Amino acid sequence: MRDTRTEILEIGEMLIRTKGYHSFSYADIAKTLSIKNAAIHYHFPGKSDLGTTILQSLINNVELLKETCKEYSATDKLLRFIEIYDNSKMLDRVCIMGALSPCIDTLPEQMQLKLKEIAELLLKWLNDILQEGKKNQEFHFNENSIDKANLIVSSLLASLLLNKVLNNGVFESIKQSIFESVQISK
Amino acid sequence: MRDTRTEILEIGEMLIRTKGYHSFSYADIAKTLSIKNAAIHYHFPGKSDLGTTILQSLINNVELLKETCKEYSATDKLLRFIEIYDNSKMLDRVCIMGALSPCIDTLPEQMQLKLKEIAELLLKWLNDILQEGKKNQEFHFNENSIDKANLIVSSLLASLLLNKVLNNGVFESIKQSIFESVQISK
DNA sequence: GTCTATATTCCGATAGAC
DNA sequence: GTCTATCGGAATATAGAC
Repeated sequence: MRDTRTEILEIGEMLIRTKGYHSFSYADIAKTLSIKNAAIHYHFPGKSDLGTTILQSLINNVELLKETCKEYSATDKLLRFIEIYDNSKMLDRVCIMGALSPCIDTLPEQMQLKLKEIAELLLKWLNDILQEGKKNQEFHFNENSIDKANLIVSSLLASLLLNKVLNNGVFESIKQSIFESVQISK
Repeated sequence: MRDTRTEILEIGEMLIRTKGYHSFSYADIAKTLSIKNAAIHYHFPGKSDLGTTILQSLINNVELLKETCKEYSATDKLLRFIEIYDNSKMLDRVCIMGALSPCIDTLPEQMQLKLKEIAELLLKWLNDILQEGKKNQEFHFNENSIDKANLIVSSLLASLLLNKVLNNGVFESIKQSIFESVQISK
């Protein structure tokens, strides 16, 4: 049997990214794990503790991925970056920014701060990737890299949302646009 | 004094687009209007009736705007299209797609359908604008217009979300990218 | 059309036994 | 670490008076 605390975190993350923070309850998690409501409160006294821990674990994942990619080419780094959203789509989830940004004002303060941290972390990492790729001629584009990073993150984020609503090929279409916009062939 | 029903609709829309559908209650609206909870139930028996009516009114607004722009150049149509998001940003709101897409599975069925309708309406209109502009040489781009419409809607939508989280200049940056990507100078 | 009053359900949370 | 039991609060909603 797996560690209950870890399972709670994973189910909580799934619920946030499929239903949203305010649309899931401890009861949802309890039912899935066939335990009682109160057992979850033992691991995470308040819902905001659970939410904050989930966000921190997502931050850790990105930091880890960054570390893993350290020696990759800029192109491969970009591919791994986009994979974050690929994986979301496969699991039929939106990314954490897409899930929580719209209602950030309604979140516990700790969660608001962690969400900002994630946004900054992703944008900064992507900006670094773009600058590296431009410098060593892997990528070719004229805009400044911050604007480009904004555009790429925005379009990836929103394509998961649109895909959820329309179930059309928007995510694949966006991915293709991104590759073309930095002029790598795939 | 203004029509109560209309005021409820406007406040409801504001609340959905600043807090999200599940984070506002009839009590919020009642407080703002200094009336009682039950008075709102008179106008909209259920929250889903209110939500559905709000979405329908947004559809009507877009149809109306489309009609208004009928004789405009493609460039001016595009500017008016982007103004939808400009206005959202000024009011510190996200667009309705940004607000509701992440939790579409948790919405009443009627609202889910209306949200899909809005997404299709906006994408189709923008696609028409892009095709017209390309045909008469106002715009210059190589991608197919559907992919481009997807990219533009996605990036506008998400830039409002990112802007809310980071309060950086991402929305203006995205707008500039859009103009450049169809090669009009402003 | 708006009010008071109330019913119901659900959610987050805690106390205390095992 | 999980359970039962229970509380307080909030949200959706309805009945009936004015």
